[in-house]
Amino acid sequence: MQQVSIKDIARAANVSHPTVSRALSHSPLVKGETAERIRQIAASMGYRPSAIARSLATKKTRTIGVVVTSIADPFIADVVSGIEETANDHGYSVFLANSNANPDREVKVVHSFHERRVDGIIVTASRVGALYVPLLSGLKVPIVLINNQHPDEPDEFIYSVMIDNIKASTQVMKHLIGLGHRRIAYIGDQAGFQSDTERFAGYRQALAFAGYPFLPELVVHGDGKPEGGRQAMEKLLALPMHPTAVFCYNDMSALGALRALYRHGIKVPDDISLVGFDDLSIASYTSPLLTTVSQPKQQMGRMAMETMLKLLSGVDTKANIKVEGELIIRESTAPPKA
Amino acid sequence: MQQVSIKDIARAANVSHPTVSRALSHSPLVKGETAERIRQIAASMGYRPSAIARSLATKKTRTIGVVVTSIADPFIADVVSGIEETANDHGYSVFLANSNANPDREVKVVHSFHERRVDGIIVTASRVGALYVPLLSGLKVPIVLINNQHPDEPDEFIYSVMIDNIKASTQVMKHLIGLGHRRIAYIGDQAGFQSDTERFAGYRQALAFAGYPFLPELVVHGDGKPEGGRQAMEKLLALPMHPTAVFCYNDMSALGALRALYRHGIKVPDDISLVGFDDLSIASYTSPLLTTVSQPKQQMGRMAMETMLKLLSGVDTKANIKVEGELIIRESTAPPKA
DNA sequence: CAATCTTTTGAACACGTGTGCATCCTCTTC
DNA sequence: GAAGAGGATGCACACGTGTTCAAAAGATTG
Repeated sequence: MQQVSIKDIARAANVSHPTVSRALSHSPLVKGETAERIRQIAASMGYRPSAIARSLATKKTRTIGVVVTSIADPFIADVVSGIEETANDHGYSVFLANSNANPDREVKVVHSFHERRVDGIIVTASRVGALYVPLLSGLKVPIVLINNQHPDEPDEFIYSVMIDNIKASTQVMKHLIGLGHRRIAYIGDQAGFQSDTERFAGYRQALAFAGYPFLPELVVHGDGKPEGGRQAMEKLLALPMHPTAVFCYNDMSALGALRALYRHGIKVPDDISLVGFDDLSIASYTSPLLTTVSQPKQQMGRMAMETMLKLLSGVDTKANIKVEGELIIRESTAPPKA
Repeated sequence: MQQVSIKDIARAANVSHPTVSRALSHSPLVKGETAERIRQIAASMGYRPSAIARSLATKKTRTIGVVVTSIADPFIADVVSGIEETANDHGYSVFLANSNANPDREVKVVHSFHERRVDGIIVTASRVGALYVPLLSGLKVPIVLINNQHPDEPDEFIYSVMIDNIKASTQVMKHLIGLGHRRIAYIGDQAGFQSDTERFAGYRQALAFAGYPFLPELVVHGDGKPEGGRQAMEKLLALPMHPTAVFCYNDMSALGALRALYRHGIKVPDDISLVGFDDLSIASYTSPLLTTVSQPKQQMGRMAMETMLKLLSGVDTKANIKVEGELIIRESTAPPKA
């Protein structure tokens, strides 16, 4: 268990420990010849510098905290994968913490990150509580939000990477309207989630633009997961007049909706068209294949981490990065029945 | 950015910093009255102890490293979720690292964990390279493997949590054989993965037990992901005589297989029965619903972390924990056509 | 009241690394 | 050959916490 330290190396090389420190960091202050000798001794002793001690001395931990609502959410897992990859490539390590959308846990996580002295924090949560952001920004550490812009006044520490929800959602609607649909339903997430609000806004805008009426009974709310999507679809199917197309807040909801339709013997897309959002990998393995909006999930994670790296190195960068979604037309959408 | 330290508190409370240290850790050595006063001052100053400095002094980081092949794999994400939850509950933080099954990255990750002086390492990888384990155990830190037993001689530092693959796979086969199937195919993962080898062993054992012949042409290999499953199923469908049932190494493979069957207009389960493994959440949202083996994924993560906690506190514990899978019969299996 | 014991506190050091400054050595230059 | 310049190295300290040991203060006993 006893690790070799630079002092051990210093003793073995017959020099002082600062010289070892400098040799290992390739400082020009130490003679090339002895530096090389020291490096060889260090390697032969299997030396690994202590990031702990280094952090204490330099006040940088090369560590970032990543808070997610749940890593079991496939969308989030993809984003985190992009974050981790980029972080690792630049010598950073990531602390992962699930909040489970539980306020107590959120507070606990922030304290934990604070005590560990992370250099920055990336948040991927469907909802960022009003109380949460002040708590985070109290750490005086750069923060990057993914798919959640900071609601209040611009804060010098808070940055974001998000998809252009309104644009993407408008595209979805144009596609459905272009196919001839008029009675288009929207299955949303729980109220108060920014991405839901924006996608819904795109839905309404497109309806208005096409001159179609907005029918409140065609808007129902799920929970962003299959079960909620299934229940929401059941409500729609209980209506005296079914919609001819359904736009779901995300693929998970669409999955549940698909299930409900299947049980009722309603054919997709013959009887009802269905659209999701996210392009999870499952979307290309449902029957029928799901028409959806592709978000560059891993890339968004990478961009968030790259933004973080810029912030940490003092390079200035765009505060709010918007990426575009891409409509992926598969098999779950078709013209309505005549 | 300048954090408050115990010295700042000491100055404010007019005591020495060791007294503050003791007061905050509720040491009986300091007078209750002054301890209370110090704690109040600390709270009012928003003090958060530096885990860095504490780690340096105590030589424990209360940190564990988690290596996964890819966090984007839904099975792994569930396991990690269980690990993280338990870790967090006990004041531990987790470093997450993806290896992408890339040897270079694996080495890099181990070095990174070493330098960060993690207290322990949990590995969730479908494959643990022969070279990898010695590298890991070189850190002299407890290691817990999930669904991957250490192949070589027992190592005092290496523990594992895994599902009883042979038993589960035998159950699957009994189910299929009980339905009347004889031509049962197996879609495996890439060669050399322990869980694949074991599930395949169960497949053969059950065939032998039933007195049915083992037909090598009915065994094909995918990659554990949908695309590999699809291709494997295509190979099976190219055979002069189709199998009547297909047992897939995991749900992801089954998803791809399902897709291939759908494209060929082959009905599941009417024409061919299909079984997966893992019970990913999607398995209950495919059409038809997938018959599969449920692994207690989150619980396995929790058990791995609990084992780790015991190892770290010196409590001795079982070296190899086996959990049981549960056959979940849904809609994708039925008797073969007469 | 003195001596002893107990409680409470502070001084000093350790953990492993990085860095400003002083020192020593070597080489150059007049 | 002496003075100065410059390169190489070591000393001392800092980072924030925990811990051992000694000292001081207070309590107890004869």
